[in-house]
Amino acid sequence: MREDESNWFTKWEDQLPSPDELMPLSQTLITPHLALAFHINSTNTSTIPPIQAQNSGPQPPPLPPFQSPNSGEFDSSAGDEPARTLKRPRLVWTPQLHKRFVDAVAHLGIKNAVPKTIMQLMSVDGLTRENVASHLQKYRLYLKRMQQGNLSSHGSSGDTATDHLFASSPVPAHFLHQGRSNSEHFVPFVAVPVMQQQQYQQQMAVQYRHVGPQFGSPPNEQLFLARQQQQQQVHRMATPVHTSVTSSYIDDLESANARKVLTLFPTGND
DNA sequence: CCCCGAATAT
DNA sequence: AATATTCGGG
Repeated sequence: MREDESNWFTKWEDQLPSPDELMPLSQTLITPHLALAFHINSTNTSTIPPIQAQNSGPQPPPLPPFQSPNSGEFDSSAGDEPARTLKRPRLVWTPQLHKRFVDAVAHLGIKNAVPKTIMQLMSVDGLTRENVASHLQKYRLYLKRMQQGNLSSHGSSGDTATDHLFASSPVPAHFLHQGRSNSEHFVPFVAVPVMQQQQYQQQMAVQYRHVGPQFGSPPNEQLFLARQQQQQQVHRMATPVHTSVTSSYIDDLESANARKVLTLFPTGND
């Protein structure tokens, strides 16, 4: 049955957004101000440099993804710049990002799907626990509305913009059951690709929208900040290996008590 | 103290 | 409407 493992993985992998899908959104509309703020060479907006890899001197340029002055997670590491005084732009949940989210939740099972864990699984650079928590809250409401008011797809309040985003990624079947974690679909082990602290710069482009200070600015200012670093190759460590694969990261996630995860996304859409 | 989740706020 | 931030528990 190891084949199953490699199989689902392959499927999952296929669904990952391709660079082609992400690129277009990530390459434009970065104002000089933002570019400066995020240490992006503004003189080169056409080709965002890989944020600089390393070396070149005693220079710890781990490029603070995005800082939150109150988060205080990774600060005081020295080498930080005026980036600390910046407020994070509002995160925009793209379908790709949301898919990533759903995948993570699906893997964890509703039970273990809490903000922190989800965030870790997603391993999207710059994504905070708060971001996930907020999204999760809304997603749960969506699921709830789904369970009851299902059907009637043309009443009055049927499809909001919200639903569309959520609809972009099929909801795994077990999400709709309220019952409990049926010991129905359990998978021995799920080796999760892509996972590691914010060390890994994921190819996933995070889309941001910069909201105007407060006035005068029309809703037109949607800047898409993206960081597409092509250093580490995401996913790929999961081969039909029979053991070690599940060690390191699973260890981290499962440390609590879960030795198994719900089945993956039975979704084949899109 | 960390973190979740609901309630609010922007 | 979409995200963020606050706030009361555990």
